[in-house]
Amino acid sequence: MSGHHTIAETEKAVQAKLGAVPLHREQMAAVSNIHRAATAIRQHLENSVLRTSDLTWTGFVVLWVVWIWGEMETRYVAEEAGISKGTLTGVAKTLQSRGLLERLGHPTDGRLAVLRLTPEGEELMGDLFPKFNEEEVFVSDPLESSEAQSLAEMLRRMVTHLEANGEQRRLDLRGDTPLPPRRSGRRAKHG
Amino acid sequence: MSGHHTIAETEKAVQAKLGAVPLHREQMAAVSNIHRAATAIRQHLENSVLRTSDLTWTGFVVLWVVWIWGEMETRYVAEEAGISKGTLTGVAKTLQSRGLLERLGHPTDGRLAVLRLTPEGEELMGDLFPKFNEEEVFVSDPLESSEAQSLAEMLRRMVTHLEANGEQRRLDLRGDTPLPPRRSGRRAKHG
DNA sequence: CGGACATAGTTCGGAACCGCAAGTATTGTG
DNA sequence: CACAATACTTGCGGTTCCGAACTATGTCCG
Repeated sequence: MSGHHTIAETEKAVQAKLGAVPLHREQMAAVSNIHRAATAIRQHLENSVLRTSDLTWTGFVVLWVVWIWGEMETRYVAEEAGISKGTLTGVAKTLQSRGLLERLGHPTDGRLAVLRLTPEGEELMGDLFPKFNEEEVFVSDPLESSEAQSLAEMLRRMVTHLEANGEQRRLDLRGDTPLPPRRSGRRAKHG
Repeated sequence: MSGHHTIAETEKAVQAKLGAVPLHREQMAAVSNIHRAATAIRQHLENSVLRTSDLTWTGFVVLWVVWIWGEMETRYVAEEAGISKGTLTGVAKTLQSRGLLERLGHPTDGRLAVLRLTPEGEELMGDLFPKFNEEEVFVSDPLESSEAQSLAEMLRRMVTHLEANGEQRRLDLRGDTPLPPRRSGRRAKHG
């Protein structure tokens, strides 16, 4: 896992490369370290607790969300898990095929679908989550208890801010010009 | 972007679900907020600055790494970008096909390949990065300058810790039993 | 020299993933 | 009842992604 460049060296190289360009280094370091940390943590968890249960990261997150909230409508599951509805359909199918998750119709609104863990899923999470949490402790080892709290709190503020203002910001940014379509994706039926 | 549950509500639900189970909540909140923040930030950046240049997140990260370091051997690019070398082969191919990146053989060691931005790639990054940085400022808006520094520093400590001790930890965890193979992946040629 | 081992990169199988369009079904509304 | 809105699914085209197998190259050592 030890890399060619440490995170400190990278920041120094950025300094050198961008010496002339005026930019906001503190925010850059904060944001890029969030992603570095997220990637490193995810890889650690995938290759320790998750691999032994043959779960992908996304599969685990979906199970976790449903576990925490009990029954949950699919649209909210997708949102909480940070994936699109289309992706959720596929992931849920995979988890169903392994007997961990089940899909129920909504009793009063026929359009809705609700996800719930099966007993096997409940058992798996009851077994897995403590192990997962142990690794969260391991990766947080360099933080004092008060630091971990402060870290969580700052990140929470960022997420809240994005949820509140992100969409408007994106609208402002692109002004009149609509977003270009993606290179890929389904095409209209014809011309 | 506004969700069914706020991050605070989720933490409360976790508290309720796991009231009886002894676990380490501070570290759990810290780690899960890292991923929440990373996802939210990534989606914001993808749907603002990156979309307008038709770049994926990973494509941008690879360009960024090569941009910062100048010429770079592919193995280090993969590591810095946080992806596997197999993935890098494909991503680099995509970026090459768009004329942003070029691939050079190493003069003395025939096994090595080196990546470098094309002039078009340099120009794109020179144009794109300031915009990217502006959004980093936007997402960091709720943080004081000193907080952003402290956030970056704590995350840096976590990454360093994982780089130093992650592999050993994973070895200790699995003890004798080797990691099970993934469900997917290439199989041996026969039997 | 030559075989054993190590290292770097590519290929490939299977899955995840997005965004969008289109389709299905249901609910709400005038 | 027509019509719009909502929720989910399906399918498309493309990308990303991992990790094991494979290929090519370099190195070590007898």
